[in-house]
This record gives sequence, C-alpha cells and structure tokens, in this order.
Amino acid sequence: MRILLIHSDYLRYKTKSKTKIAEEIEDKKKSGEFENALVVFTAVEKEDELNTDEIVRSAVSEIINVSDQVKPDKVVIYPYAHLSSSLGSPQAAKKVLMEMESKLKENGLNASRIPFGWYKSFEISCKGHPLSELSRTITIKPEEKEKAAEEPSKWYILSKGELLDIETFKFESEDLKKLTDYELGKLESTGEEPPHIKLMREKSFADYEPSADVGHLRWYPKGRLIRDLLSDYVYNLVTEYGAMPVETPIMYDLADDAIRVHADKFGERQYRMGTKKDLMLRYACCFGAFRVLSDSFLTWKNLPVGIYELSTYSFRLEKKGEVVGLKRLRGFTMPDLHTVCGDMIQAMEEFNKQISMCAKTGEDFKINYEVIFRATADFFEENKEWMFQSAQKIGKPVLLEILPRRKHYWISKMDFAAIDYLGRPIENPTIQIDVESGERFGITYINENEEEEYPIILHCSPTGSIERVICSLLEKTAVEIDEKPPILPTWLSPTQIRLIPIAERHMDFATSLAEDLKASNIRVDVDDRHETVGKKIRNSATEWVPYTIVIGDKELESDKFMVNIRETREKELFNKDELTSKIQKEVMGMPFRPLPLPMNLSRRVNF
RNA sequence: GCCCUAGUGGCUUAGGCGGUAGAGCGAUGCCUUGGUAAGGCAUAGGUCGGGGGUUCGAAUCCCCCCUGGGGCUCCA
Repeated sequence: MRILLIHSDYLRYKTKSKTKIAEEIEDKKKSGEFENALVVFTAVEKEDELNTDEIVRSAVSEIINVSDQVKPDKVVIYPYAHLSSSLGSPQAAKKVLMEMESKLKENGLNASRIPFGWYKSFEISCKGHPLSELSRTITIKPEEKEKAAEEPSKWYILSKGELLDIETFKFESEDLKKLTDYELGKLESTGEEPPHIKLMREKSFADYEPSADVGHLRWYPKGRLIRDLLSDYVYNLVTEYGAMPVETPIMYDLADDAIRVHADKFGERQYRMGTKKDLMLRYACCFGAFRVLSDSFLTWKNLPVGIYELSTYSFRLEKKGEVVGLKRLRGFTMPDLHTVCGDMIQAMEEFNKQISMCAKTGEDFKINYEVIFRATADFFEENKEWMFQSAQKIGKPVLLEILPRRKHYWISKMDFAAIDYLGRPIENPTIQIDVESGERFGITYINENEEEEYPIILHCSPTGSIERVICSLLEKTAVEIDEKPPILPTWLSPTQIRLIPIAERHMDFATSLAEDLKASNIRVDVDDRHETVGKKIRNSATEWVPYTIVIGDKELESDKFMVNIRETREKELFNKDELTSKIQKEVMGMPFRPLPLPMNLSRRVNF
C-alpha cells in the first residue's frame, strides 16, 4: 500500500461521475469539506491482498503515529489510485479502505472516508509545515505474518483403539518410524539426490523444461502412456465408487469473493496471471467443483454426491528450492474428488468408504502407505469413537496429529504417504472433511424438511498426484534394488513383451507373433535393429521390459519359446496362448492402452 | 525465497592457474546374419548454460541472469 499524507487547512471535494467500480453512496457524501484535516491519499496494491488484515493494521498504526505528531481535527481517507502502478482489485481496495476508517474510529480519531470509484474534483490547502507532507509505503512484514505464538500440535500413535505415546512406542514398521521422525523434524538428511530424478530422465519418461517455469515437466511418449494409464485407473476407481466426472477451467477470477477468500488460505503459493483481470491458476479442482455444485440444485435425495476431476494441471507456486523431480512440482496432475454430504454422520460414512478406496490404490500399485490421521482437538473429543474405528480400517498403527484449533478449512483429514529411498514421505492419497466451503461458495441442498442447508464437503484424492504416484513407483525400485531388478508393474510397463529376432530371416515370424500378441491387448515391440543378440537383450533390460523373447530358427520350428522374465531373472518355456493368458492374468482389472510407439525399434525416436 | 554447489556435443564426462577442446555411450554409414547384459571400422556432432565486463586474446578471471542438485524453510 502506498499512502501520501497531507496535513491541510482544508479539503473540499465533489463527486462528478461514476466509474464502473463506484460504490453506492448517499447524497450527502457526494460532496464535503474538512477543516484542519490529515488527508491520507491511499492506493491499495496487489500484494496487499495476501494479508489485508495486516496491511490495515500497519496503515492505521502509521496514520495514528503521524496524527499524534501533527494533531489534526480530522483524518480523511482519500482513495487515490495514481500512487501505484500495481493496484489491487477494487473489491479488496474498498474493503481495506473501509476497515481503515473503522479502525481509526475505534482508536478515537475523527475519521472519514471519501467515496471510492468516482471521478471527483478536489481542492486542498497544504499547511506547509515540515511534517505536513509525508509519504509511506506499507508492506506486509514477513516476520509478522501470523506465525507468532501458534500452539504446537500433539502427536500420538493410534493403534488398535489405543492412544500411545510416541516416545515409548515400539515401532514395528520401519516406514512408520521414518514418517514419524520426519513429521516431528527428527529425520537427518543424507544430502543425496532422490533416485527417481535420474530414472525419470534415463527411462525417457519425463524431463525438465527449462524454457517453462521451474517445476514444469515435459512428458515423453512412455511417460505420457504411464500418466494416461494411471488417469484411466483413477477414473475407473472413482466412477465405480459413484462419482461423476466433470471438467472445469484452470483459472479463476479473484474478484469473486468466495474464490478470493478460499485462495487467500493458500497464501503466497498462488500462481497469479499478470493479466488485466486478476486471474489465479487453480491449485486444485476445488474452485471448479464448488462453482458447479453451487449452481446445481441439490436435494437430500441426491446426497452423498461425488464430483470428480483430474486436474491436468494444478498450479502451485512452490518456493524454488522446494521443487524437486516428480515429488514437488509447480504444475502437476491431481485426481480430485469432492463429495457433498448432508451431515456429519453421512460425511463420516463416506470418509470411511474413501479410506478403503485410498488403501486399495496402495494395494493395486503395491506401494506401502503409512498414514497420518489429523483432527482438531474439538473434533477429536467429540468423535473419538469414529476416529478410532476409522484408524482401525488401516489395519496397522497410524500417526495421529491433534491440532489445538482449526487453521484450515478442514477439521479432520487422513494423509497416506509412501516412503522414498531416502526415508522421506511422499504424500499421496488424502481425505479431508471441509466444513467451510459449503457456506463460502453458497452450496446448498434441500433437506428432508424442505429447508435449505449447507452441506459438509469431503475432498479426496485417492492416489495423490499422478506425478507422485510415478515418483513412488520409481523410488520403490531403488528401495528394492537388492531384492529384485527394477521394474514397473506390467500394466504400466510401456513395452510388455519385446521380441528379438536373431537374423533377418526371423523378422517375418517375429512380426506376425507381435501382431498376434498385440491383438490380445499386449504392448509388444520388435527389436529389428542390426545389433547382436547380446546387445538387444541388454537394451531390453535397461528399458525394464518385463518379458523378452529371442526369436531364431528354433522358434520358427516349434510353437514354444523361451521367455526371459525380468522380475524373477528366470527363463521359462511358453507357447503363445500360455504367455498371453499369463500376462492377461497379471494385468487383470487394470486399464489398458496400446503401445504409443512404433512397433519396430529401428523406427523409434531417441528422446 | 535464503545459503552451499554444479552447468563442456542428445547422454555421461576429461581438460583447464588466459592462446577457441578430448573420450565413451548414443546417432549415421559400411562390414559382420549373429542364440541370451555392450562385435568391428568409419563419419558427423561443441560459438565449453546465457548476457555483460577486463584483455591483443576468455571455456578458463570478474559481475549479472538462467537451469540443475543439496540444505534451511514450507507443503490443503
């Protein structure tokens, strides 16, 4: 905020005509005269919107400070846009100016405010003494940004319906111990690079795009395929659960009050667009889902109702130093399910169903999740029974955080984290009980008594961001490197079977075998390059192909072939049908997409 | 964002206390038609991350910026 303070003999003004953003005023405010007034010309700036309370407080204290020195009869706040080249939104400015006026009055000053958004003529007579002209730039002081004396959370282990002390708890799970240490700030870092970064590039899944902003990736065909398969997976999962997929815009106008207030909770990590309209890129699908829901006509018969969207992309302006590989990005893809529930009982029931859904993703991906259950102290006291039961659904001890008071929109949430190679959590699925957004976004439903009511909304991401799922899968290969060769689950492997013809005369057979396997929905390719068998085998291994078959004279004559099985490092004899059914069994229930690459390796681009 | 550290062909890198760079993989071509983790030979490919400065001359010294990695902090 910029202010120009003039200690005047008098100020006279008169409104001339309205602008689009003019506030409605009574006739008596259309002109006015103030004698011996400290006139505060004020411009509210964009950055002020991040913490308007703090800005108002600082501005008022500055004005009081000056007023104490020059001792005017009156203080007049005069909206004056021309002091800044980076103005805040008119809505925010009006709010700030009004709050300044009332705060000054509370402090015993005779304060007035000149109407906002009008063209005005004015006449001012400056007293001309040394303190009669002052200007100030008022900014949010970072160290004052709340923080102050925030009460710490209480931490427990919740196991078999018992609250246990973390200090004395005997951890059976190495991963839960690591998660607990990390959350309590006890984990020592090794200074190593997480292995998934090298892997994602080496395998041509994804890479950085230096010409974009930090934390935005380019995805190559293999990576794109994996993303698509995971997207299909979540889509199937949530539609099976009963949610309805929608798609909403990726940017929102901060002039909308509900959107601005919700966004403010996100603080400085908002990704703003520098356009004339003050637009913010979404950091999740909440905005879109809430707008859809608030414009829908909901009745108790509809509830619970789920709206699902895969946010390609969500944007968060994470600090530069926090952005890392697939783990923390500024642009990422998150499955986002919002479930409208009529009351807390229904919300709790749905929450439990969603726990099952989140847990299932861990089983399907073969990723071990450790769980943090969180709640405000009030919620925990009132719903102990439910929390204990819900934690039981995890089937192992969970970490419990009790927050002294609500500081976000949720009163309880459950976070599922995979543990990476360096022992740090990768936050994946999450479920939250949101008690604020219904009212804020004007989402209502008609209850059984024909009354309008605000619902409770569950937020759920059954897998966490797609990028983090891939991150977890890659990290897992590094964790297990001593036990087995690194590999992706077959349903996610870009190439599922690689055929290696030995000589040109084996090409026709290899190609026709490949076509047959392809017809059974198997991603198969043929290494038709003029290289030695040894080299092609090696190549297939470095690409993590789960099944590799060498095609030579023997295979032309028999209907069996020796299959190299990567996972077990074993060779096994199969015929075509046996192999097909083995793979089909392996990928059962998982989505399929065809190979998005040329079948012949000689035709492939090296990314 | 702050602190530390790095940036040399598509990838991995050698070399540099000032005189415009060398390799391996990969790519391409030729030879080899080969049976389970790198066959041989040859060729192409680099204004040494970008910009500015100092200098007769900068990949090398100085400044700024960009990008990566680590740490702090943060994480709905």
